[in-house]
Amino acid sequence: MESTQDRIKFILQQFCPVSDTTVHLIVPYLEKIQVKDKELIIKANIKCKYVYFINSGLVRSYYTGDGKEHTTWFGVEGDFVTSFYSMFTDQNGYENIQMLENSELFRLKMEDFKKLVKENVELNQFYIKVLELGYIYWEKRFMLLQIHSAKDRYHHFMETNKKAGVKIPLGILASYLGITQETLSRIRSEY
Amino acid sequence: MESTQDRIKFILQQFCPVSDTTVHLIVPYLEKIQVKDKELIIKANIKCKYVYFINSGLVRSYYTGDGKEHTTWFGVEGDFVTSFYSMFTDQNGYENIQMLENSELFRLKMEDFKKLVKENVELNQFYIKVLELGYIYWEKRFMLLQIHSAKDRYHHFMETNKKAGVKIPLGILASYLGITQETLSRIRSEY
DNA sequence: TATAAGTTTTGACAAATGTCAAATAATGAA
DNA sequence: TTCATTATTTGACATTTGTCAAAACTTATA
Repeated sequence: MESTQDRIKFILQQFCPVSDTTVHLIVPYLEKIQVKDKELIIKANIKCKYVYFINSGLVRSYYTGDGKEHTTWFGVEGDFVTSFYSMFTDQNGYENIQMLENSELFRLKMEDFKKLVKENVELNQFYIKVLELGYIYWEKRFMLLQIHSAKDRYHHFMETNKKAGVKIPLGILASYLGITQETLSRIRSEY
Repeated sequence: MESTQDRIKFILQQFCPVSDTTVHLIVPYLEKIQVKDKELIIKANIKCKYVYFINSGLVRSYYTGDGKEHTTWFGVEGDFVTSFYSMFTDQNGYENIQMLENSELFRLKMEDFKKLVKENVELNQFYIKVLELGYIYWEKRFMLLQIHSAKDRYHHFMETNKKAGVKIPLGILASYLGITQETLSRIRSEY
């Protein structure tokens, strides 16, 4: 079983280089938690208190609009998770973050995370990298929705998310792709 | 006529507080340029060499997909402009940035901008703010496209972009909204 | 001003996707 | 295992938006 130290170093390194000094700096602030399938770690309409790193498991982010749930993102091992809008503005967020299976996470108080980002150059770089990747994520996602058909979007998702794709329930995947579950069911049955 | 100093200070302050020291630091790197209606300042498939601040005018960003132009963003006075993907990755960008009227811009070499962001805390904060606003921009834009009809998206745009909205040619606005110009023409004629 | 070039509107029809309702299938708890 | 619950599939039809072609309008310029 790997130490928190090693796991966090591994996770941070996926984003940008970090020294052991920086890892030592952040570790005391981390708390390891287990969360069960279907539970929420972040709820809409409240200020988000933590940022998380996924040690293992699968999560999704979704918001509610016209009575339906719209999935915006899936998180897997190594991903950084929080309500970005709430983090940026210190106001209530609009997304819920829910486990799609039993998962293990590291969490870190939002205020501590912000303090560390201000004080430590490498964590500042980490934060910038998270923002840059997030920017690209949404820009790509927008372009896919704008110019590709439902069928293309489905196949593109399954191509680029081979592992997670098969574990995600149809209704949730449909809401991620921006289509109804009936349409997704029909797309799947065409093959 | 205001000095470059004053204008840049005003523009930067729209994002976050900056001291005169920081303004003095950045000004020597800036070059003021005039660009004519329809000209491109950033072209797809090459590395983007500059970042820009719009002093006056109106610009759009677009990319080409399935033979059509897809407008992604409109920039007005005070906006920060560049090819974000190219800036993040140092690779070729995919967007073109074009004047929609004669405009005056400040430009700054990409390498100088990156150096300043590394060296100066306030400009680091400025860069983070640009990224945070960009993230929110795309997330919102995605959500609008995912859950609202063409008509709703049009009205929402005209509401939130009163000044720019009326200056934008129908075909370009349609491509921003993700619909054909025929559909936008019909939406407009309904009132 | 006349002409050409570009932009917007209109019409007829096609394609993609949504809606609602019901039938089936899968899953989990007693 | 069995029942209840939840998830998925299927069918019939409605709605939204796209496509293609032509007409009308606007703008710039020779």
